[in-house]
Amino acid sequence: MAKKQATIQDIANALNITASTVSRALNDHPKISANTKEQVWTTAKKLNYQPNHIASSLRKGKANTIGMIVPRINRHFFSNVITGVESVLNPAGFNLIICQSDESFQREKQNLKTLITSRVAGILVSLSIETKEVKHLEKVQNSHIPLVLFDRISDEMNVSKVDNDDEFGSYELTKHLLNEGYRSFMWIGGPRNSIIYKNRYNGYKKALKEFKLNDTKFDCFEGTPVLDVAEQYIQEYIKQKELPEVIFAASDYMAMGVIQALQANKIKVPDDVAVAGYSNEPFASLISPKLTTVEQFSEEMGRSAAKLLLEEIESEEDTIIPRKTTLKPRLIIRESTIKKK
Amino acid sequence: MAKKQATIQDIANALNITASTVSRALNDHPKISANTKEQVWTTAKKLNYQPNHIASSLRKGKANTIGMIVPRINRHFFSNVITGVESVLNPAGFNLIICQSDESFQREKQNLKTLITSRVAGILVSLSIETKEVKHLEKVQNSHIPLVLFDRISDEMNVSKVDNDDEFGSYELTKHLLNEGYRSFMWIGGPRNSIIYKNRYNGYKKALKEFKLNDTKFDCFEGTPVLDVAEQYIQEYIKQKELPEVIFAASDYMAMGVIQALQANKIKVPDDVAVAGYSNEPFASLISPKLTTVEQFSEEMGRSAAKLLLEEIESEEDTIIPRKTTLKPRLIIRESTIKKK
DNA sequence: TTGTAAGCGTTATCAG
DNA sequence: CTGATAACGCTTACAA
Repeated sequence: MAKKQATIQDIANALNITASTVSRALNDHPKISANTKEQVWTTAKKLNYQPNHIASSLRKGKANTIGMIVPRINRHFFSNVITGVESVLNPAGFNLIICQSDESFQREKQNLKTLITSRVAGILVSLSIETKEVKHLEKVQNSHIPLVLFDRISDEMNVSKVDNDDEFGSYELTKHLLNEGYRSFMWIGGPRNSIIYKNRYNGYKKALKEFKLNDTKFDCFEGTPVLDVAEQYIQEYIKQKELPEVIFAASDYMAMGVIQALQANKIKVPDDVAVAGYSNEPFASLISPKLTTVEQFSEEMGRSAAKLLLEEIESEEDTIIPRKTTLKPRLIIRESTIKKK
Repeated sequence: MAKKQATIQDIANALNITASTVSRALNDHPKISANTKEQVWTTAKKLNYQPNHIASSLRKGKANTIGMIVPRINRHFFSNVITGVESVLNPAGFNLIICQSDESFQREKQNLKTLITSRVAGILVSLSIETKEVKHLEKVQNSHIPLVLFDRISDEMNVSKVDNDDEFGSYELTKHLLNEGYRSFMWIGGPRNSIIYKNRYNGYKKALKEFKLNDTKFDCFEGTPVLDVAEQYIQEYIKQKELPEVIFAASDYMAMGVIQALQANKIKVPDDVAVAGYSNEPFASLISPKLTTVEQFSEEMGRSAAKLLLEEIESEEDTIIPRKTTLKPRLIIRESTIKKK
């Protein structure tokens, strides 16, 4: 049972031909006779031959593997991006090594190192919340591995990127709130050193400014974008101050935390306080009240990023001109922000 | 800029020593002088040397990569299993290639082929819904690649496995429903050729039998375990027949579909009809009413499967004795099944 | 159309 | 402690 895997040499021996011929036959090289191809095919099957990608990668100087680093795989958004990436990469003959940074800068660096030493053909990265500098990414470029950033991108890197127009999405959402008639606002979001929260905040402010609401005292909270953090913040807040008419949480999880804190205090959503979220997590349409939020086209983002990367990998050029794709998100209006007439 | 990556040979040349010495130094071989090691380390850094895992894998005859096939990555359950797997594998120096079968038998076969040709050190598989035979898995064994099945396992394969005690979880949940006083039941679940739904159904029937409820006419629906399918089924059902006291949907998504259909018809949950789900998706605690369900320890399942696989990989033995780990799930009682007193 | 031979970057073995 | 050499399995000029 502990027999070795068959190699092209084994096939060659069985047929009294050379390994090169076998190699060519297996790769459907045009200058190999149909007859030999046939023979090679059948004995390959007979010997249960499985090509060794490692050897061929070494010889060819590149692997058919793409590396991808995401903060967390169990986020609906990222797992859909991954699906999008695979839908482009697999048909092109690549497969994906997925790494999680777990929002840690250290792990992100470690992941990158692993991918570089694995000689992946290209790397896709969405930066961790902790990541504030990008020297580790420059190492990828030094290693001449094509790199594409998506979603959590960095302005400092001169590489291809795909992002969502978070400012636009946030602006649209805020405009909707303003049009509904809300005039006192609270902002809750993730840390603003993360580009996505910065942009969402900017879109929010921009809309408010258009309604001349920029000189009001707006409450504004930044924290880890998870349910508990938002819930606790609101629980505390309720004890101390008056609530605004509407709370815009720049993450659905935070919005959920807000809603739970409000409902626990018998405050009705949206009648007493309206709540909006961001990113259309699966639960957003399932909870009560259904959550107004912004949908990001996550699979499309994955496909775009993968396409950009593929082009760079397949490009013969020495110098690649980085490109940027920006996806427009879509406002989804649901019950949680509809004002009673 | 298009310079080649530095190799150990380059380091050797720079120091007037041989590649073997460099290799040993980099691997911290005991019989290399501290002095040479020091020199090698510094010039490696200077040349921006990155070890080539492909070459070393080829030479050593094995890769430091593990393959994993899941039906879908964007299911909370599976993404958590993946996290568990990584938490064991990464510290052990392995990384993970994740493939999605998308519940398709064809894609599962294709994925397996990719992993075999990539000469991964081991493979973890959860079978697709479509998968009814396991010949493709036998090919993995023929290739002498350790294989571990998890969650959606097959009795036909004589390999190590990790599963959830679905029968137990379902039994416990049904007992809870019976203890609450419900006496007329409807079952909704995924196709019963899938082992997990079969087991859940068996647990359900077992509990009913204990209450002598087995001769009643139970309504029972099998379909793709997604929200829409369950919702439509109930919408149709309501038009035709009377509803039971409680509906046990063996998937939270189906339970959600049921709840939406009921609420759309002004039927109150749980007052008019109680609903239970299975697997504690994130939304289960967020919806209204909060959903009674069964929690599966997904990360733990990942860790267990990875540990079994690692042991097989690191085992020197020729023949491995397959082992099976069964995890006990936990009943989570929430509002959706609590009977008004 | 096929064979020959060299080499991808490492590491294992044997020798010194 | 270090060096020389071969080999892992495959691909690809160059020859024939």
